[in-house]
Amino acid sequence: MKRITIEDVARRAGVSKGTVSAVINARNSVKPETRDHVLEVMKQLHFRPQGIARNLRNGNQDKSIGIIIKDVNYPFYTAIASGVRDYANSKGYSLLIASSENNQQSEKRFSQLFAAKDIKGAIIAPLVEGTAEIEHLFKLKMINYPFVLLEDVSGIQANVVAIDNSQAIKKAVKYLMDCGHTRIVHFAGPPSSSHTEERIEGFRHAFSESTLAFHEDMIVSIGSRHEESYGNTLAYFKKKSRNEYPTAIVCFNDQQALAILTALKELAIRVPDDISIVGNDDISYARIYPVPLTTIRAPQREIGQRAAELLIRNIESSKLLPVERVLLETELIVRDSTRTITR
Amino acid sequence: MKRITIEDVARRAGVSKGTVSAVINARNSVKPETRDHVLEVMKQLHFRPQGIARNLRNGNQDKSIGIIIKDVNYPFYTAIASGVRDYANSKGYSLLIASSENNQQSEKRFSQLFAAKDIKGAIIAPLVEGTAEIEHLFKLKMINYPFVLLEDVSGIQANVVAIDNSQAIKKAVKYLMDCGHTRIVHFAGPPSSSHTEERIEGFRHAFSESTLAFHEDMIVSIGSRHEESYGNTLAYFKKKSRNEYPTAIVCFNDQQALAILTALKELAIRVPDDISIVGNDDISYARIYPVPLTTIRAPQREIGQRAAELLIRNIESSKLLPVERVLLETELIVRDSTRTITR
DNA sequence: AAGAAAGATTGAATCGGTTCAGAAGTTTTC
DNA sequence: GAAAACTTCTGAACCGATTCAATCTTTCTT
Repeated sequence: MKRITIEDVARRAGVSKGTVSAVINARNSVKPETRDHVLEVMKQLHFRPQGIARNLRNGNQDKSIGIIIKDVNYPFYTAIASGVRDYANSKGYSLLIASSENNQQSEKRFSQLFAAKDIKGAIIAPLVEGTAEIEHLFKLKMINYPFVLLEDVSGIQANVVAIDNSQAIKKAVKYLMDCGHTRIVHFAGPPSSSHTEERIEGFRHAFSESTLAFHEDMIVSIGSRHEESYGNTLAYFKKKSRNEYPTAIVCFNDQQALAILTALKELAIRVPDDISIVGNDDISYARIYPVPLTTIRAPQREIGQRAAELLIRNIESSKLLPVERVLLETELIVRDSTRTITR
Repeated sequence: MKRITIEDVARRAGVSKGTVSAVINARNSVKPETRDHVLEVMKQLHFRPQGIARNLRNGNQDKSIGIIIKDVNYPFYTAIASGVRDYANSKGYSLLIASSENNQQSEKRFSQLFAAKDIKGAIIAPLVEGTAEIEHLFKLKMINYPFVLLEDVSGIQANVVAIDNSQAIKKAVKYLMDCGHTRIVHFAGPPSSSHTEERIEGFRHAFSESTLAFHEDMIVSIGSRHEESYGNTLAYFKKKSRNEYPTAIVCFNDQQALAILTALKELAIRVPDDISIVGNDDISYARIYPVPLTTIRAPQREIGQRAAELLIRNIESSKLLPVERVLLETELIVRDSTRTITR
């Protein structure tokens, strides 16, 4: 089935392409009767102008940028997107959001789609193995709009705006140690995320800077999707007797923390009385969790704003700017899910 | 500053456009030395291929649809978007998300942007006054890709997938009446939303179908943005003496319900002991609200899926399909924020 | 060393619109 | 009633890539 073009309309209406174009663009240099006739023919033919052709001729005026996040349903990412949006809007850019849903195929598809649509630049929360892919895309297949990464992926030479994950976890662990906890455990995230690595790293570091000893079994991989984390938490505690329980858990993120909270409730383990919980991210709902969550706040809107600022600076610069890497500070937010231990 | 084209590269590298194109597309019909040289020149010139031109020539292969939601940070909309995404993916379409942030300008900009990018179709949660605008855009300015609306806007002749808002509120009110409540109030949403109208309508209807009398002051307009609803709730109760308090509030949506819950806590009004609260939407966090929320569930993912299904059916049909209007059923979810009244 | 085969490059046509100088037709002016 | 001034329309050129038949080079055969 062939596409109906402006030419088909022109032929059928007995006018020139130019006239049809004038009708489409509502130029008033067209006699009303002619216009109505052309409009009529367009309707008959189900004509639909192809924006891309118009855009090519007009030099692709519209200023738009894209963001690829990992999950539209996780407020952490939507908050970042809001930050991006605010800054982008103030500079006259429109933001298109794509969600990779933690799927590398999608990530790749979207970065190509952005190129096909001639987006001016993109902000990407990369999946870890995806990075090599992305670099590959950008290097070889010439999908080379400016971009900013939201994770500090090792090895890639690119603009990055992120938080210092290692520091964040350290803050959590240090705080718990200050509260007198000694049996601290880290419930780690999905192995596919670079965040997971960095956070484990930070956990280790916190111990090496303290007098407490680190053991491998303090790292428990339970994922971050609700069902998965919930199930793994249940399993973890069912394998242990009560006196083997840790007194504190440092979570991968707040989403995971909620699943843990739910599982603990089911197991009749009280928070913070029996176990203290520290989250990560401080999503907007963390404050209303069944137990309001002590967590490490990542400045989500600011991340978005800074990333947008950096991206747009790169887009609008005539020369190639040197790569930048900005790490934002996190902040410990103490709520009700942690308590001090008195010996 | 002129855009660098394939021609500039060709000239500078002393080859033809065809060769440069071959290099870009990594066709192996190019001698390695030539390729390296061209690549080098491209780097020097900061050449970046224009996807739009390529796309025009290739007949815009990529299948993508868009969705315009009102707020990326409200889980109700992201859940719908997920539903759309799932269905779209299963049919090979990519989903681009845009957030109008309740701003009509944005809504308009995005619908035009989608046209410029030659998106195949769109799903739109329209702002009420925006509807006339949208219709205008689609009728006159020829931005006429197929689209599906997520609200049943009166007057517009378009595909709609939505819930029956009036029914939903009726369910809430009936339930409260069955629980023995007589002093029921509706905290209405922002006047700019058609949802607001329909919900007020449903509230009225529920009374006219009962033995209880309706009074205008049972409708209290407090908005849905957190700060606004919170403040208005505080103000509402401060104006009243305790014996004038309603015994139940039907909320505009769950976001608003959370603000109300927060305000009531501040006022030391207990839920559900002093006042019962019924939300609307059943966003995923409603179950973990400080008081787990009794609410009317809108089948969010299903809304998304059905909308996507309808949209894609329209996109892929060769003839113009008749307009469809599907209203999905809601469901009362009873949790802890409501109680029965014993006289 | 000539002819054939394989490899590399060219360039005109193409995608579907927009633009604008100028042609054709119509109305106003004096 | 001829010139001037409008009003409508036309159609060739253009936007920036891709494609592919035709041509030019190089390598291989015998």
